Amino acid sequence: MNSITTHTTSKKEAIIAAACKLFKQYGYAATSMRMLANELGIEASSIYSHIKSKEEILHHICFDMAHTFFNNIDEVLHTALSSTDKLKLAISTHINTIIDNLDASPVFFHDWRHLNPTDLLEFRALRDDYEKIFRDIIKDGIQKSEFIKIDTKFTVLTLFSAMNWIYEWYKPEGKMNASEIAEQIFNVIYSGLQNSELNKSINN
Amino acid sequence: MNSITTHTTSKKEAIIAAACKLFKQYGYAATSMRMLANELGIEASSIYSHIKSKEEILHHICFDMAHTFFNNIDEVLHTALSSTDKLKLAISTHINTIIDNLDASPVFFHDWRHLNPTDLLEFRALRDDYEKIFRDIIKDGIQKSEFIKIDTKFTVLTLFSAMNWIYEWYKPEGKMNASEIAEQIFNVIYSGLQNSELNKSINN
DNA sequence: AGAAAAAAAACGAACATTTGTTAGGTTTGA
DNA sequence: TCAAACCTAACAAATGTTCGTTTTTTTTCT
Repeated sequence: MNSITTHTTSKKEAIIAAACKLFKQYGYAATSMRMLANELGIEASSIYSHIKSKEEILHHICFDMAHTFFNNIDEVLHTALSSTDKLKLAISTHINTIIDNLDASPVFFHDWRHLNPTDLLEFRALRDDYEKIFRDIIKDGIQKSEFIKIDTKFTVLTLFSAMNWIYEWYKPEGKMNASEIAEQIFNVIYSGLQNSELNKSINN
Repeated sequence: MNSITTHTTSKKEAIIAAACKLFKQYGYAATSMRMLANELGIEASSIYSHIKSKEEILHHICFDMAHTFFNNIDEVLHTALSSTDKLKLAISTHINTIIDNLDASPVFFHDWRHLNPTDLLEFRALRDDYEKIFRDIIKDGIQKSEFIKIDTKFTVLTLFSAMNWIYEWYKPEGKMNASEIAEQIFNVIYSGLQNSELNKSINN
């Protein structure tokens, strides 16, 4: 055997990790079981000693990632912070989750489409629940007058767009780390580009 | 013949339009030529009377869309507006381009990955050039003190994330139209969520 | 106008590959 | 010695595409 893998990670986990990497690169549909086998240094049929089907791999990646998101955000909810700080923390938590799972994230954000109809329904429901957490934080903030009265749903959509695109360009060796990105995104969403000083002097 | 199509649209255009619709739904890799043929009410082999290969279709969609983006943004550049207004106009133009091409957009934003290496290089270069237009608008705005001194590259990335995600949730029959979305996105990017009045009284 | 000729579009059948997956046998490691 | 892991071989179906033919449409000629 040519195993360099530690024995703490099972072969099944290794398969899923390799699948993440390939799905990220080529997409679920364009990744064949033989490509995956090649990545693992085994034959395609050998994969089936560990998993039931190609779709099971996709299922694992999508739902494991979903649960990771929920587990991580859960800690944020049980804190007694202002809405502003809670939003700030939620953003940084979400971004950390993405960056800690850079290979799984693209699959989670795109390839979930290829889940079977039943799983797809469940997956969508989870996503909605998760987004609701952010909507509620913002709603609270509006109620407490920490935030202006904006369209909550739209704002969350925009926030998620900004956050969920990170995996597309983030490079661990780049100049920004996770918390810097979180801070910047929070600033854009919270303060915007506007130079208030200038506008004050113009408007008054 | 069962043609209801007007004679202003060629069959090739009809093929590309149908392909957009399917690529949007299933992705490029998971859409077969037979599915496409079925959508058009012809046989798979008949498609090849009009196009050379499956990839030619993808090429068309991606590059036509790219040129549409450039053509539309070009008008914005030749205006004498403040950076703020120019950014506002650029955002609304970009969003209009997406919404006017709701089927092609998802392909443009995702399936370009499946272009051949040469086309891929060209496509990436076009994207960079286009993003540079937005970076320059923001750079100008910073220089003119209309905007605060933020990381230009990062801000444009965030702006594009927000704009380019629209096709995912936008429904023509929904309550927001293109210009309302543009206005909202501009507001988030420009002003943020912050309730300045409240913060002023707190901070002072 | 209407027949004949040319061109374009669509067809059915087939192709070589590739797909996900199974069956059954062999190797490996505890 | 037993079970897990891997192998080779094969499968049925699906893939993009080509071929030669037929049908349909357009153009040309009388």
